[in-house]
Amino acid sequence: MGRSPCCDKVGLKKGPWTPEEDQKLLAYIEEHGHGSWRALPSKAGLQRCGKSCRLRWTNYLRPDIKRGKFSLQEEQTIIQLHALLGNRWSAIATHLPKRTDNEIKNYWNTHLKKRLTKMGIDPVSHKPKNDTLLCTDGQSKSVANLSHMAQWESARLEAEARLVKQSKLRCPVEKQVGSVDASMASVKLLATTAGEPTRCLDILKAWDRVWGGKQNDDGVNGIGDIESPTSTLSTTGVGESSTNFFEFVGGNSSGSCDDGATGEDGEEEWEYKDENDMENSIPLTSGFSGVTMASDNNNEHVPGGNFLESFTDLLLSSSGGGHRNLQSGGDSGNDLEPNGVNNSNYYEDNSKNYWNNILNLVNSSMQDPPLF
DNA sequence: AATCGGGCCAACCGCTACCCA
DNA sequence: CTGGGTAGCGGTTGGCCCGAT
Repeated sequence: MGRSPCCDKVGLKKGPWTPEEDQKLLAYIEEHGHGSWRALPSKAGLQRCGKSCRLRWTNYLRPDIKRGKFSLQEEQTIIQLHALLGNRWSAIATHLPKRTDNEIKNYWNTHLKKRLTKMGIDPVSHKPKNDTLLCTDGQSKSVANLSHMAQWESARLEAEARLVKQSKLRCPVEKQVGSVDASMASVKLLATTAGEPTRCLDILKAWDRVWGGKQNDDGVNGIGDIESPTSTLSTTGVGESSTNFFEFVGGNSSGSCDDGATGEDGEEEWEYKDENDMENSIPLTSGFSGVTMASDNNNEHVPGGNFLESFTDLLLSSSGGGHRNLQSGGDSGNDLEPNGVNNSNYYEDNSKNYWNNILNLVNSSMQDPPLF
């Protein structure tokens, strides 16, 4: 675990890179690849440490970098992934292939964090700052479940990011221009070798089902505390008589979710079950795209495309002059949103939609790894 | 025109995970 | 198994830019 000696050596240049240095580095890497960063500077005739060269390459000179303003979609992606992954910028960057972790980090710190704060959302927890609005019995439980599941999905995304990195390492520099292949490869790798391919994704789908189903139960949370997928996936209702759980019911002979990973029409192996209503087990299909899966659900909860719009509106309205003060109820002090929706419902819906959209994002990223 | 202050971003620093002998 | 070397990550900083005064 020794510390890297790095840039303290005398004679090594620090600070901004000159065009000449860029040219040298670029030319060298184009011809030889970077190989060992430590050895690179001397070979390339640069008075820099390897670390500095690597940074300059990965953050600036790499040919597959998209520069300039972030699109709204990219912003949403960052926010959503940050909600799942936290400050794991490199993991987030793997889902925005043409953006660097440094760029994303900077953009988050200078723009998005402030914007969320303005909106009354805690940029760390991604919850409304006035959390009490959400903490009405079943709600708080559901939020806890949400967080728990988010942790699982977070772990999965991290693993995926790691695989992307590994597959990138195996590719020569000139073949990295589109990290699409790498992402695809990683997903398949994940599906075929990890042994626990897309279960978390399924859990998220089920999660959506839970959110949707919950509303049909007179405010009673439709699910108890959800255990992690590997902890037998059973859930024990807290203070409730019913027990709902996810069950791995098998399917593909390989046991892997190859198709699930790519979002094709393969059959998933997970079912959402209600112990008290075993006949109404709900198969979790992979074709989820914002459509509720529950048979007894009257489709009033339809995340997906709708949310993109509402979320976008929210972002735009908060970043622009027409920003509403969500926390205090706005300039009029009125608890009602313009459309007459009660603020607590407003928060609830937004919170649900917020997380549902993360679900959709993850889902779509599995179907179409390259977002941009 | 000069000064000030805030925003932004490239680059650095320090830590840690990983690899390999 | 251990320890040294390296790459990569996330946090932080320094300096440039630009708008306000």
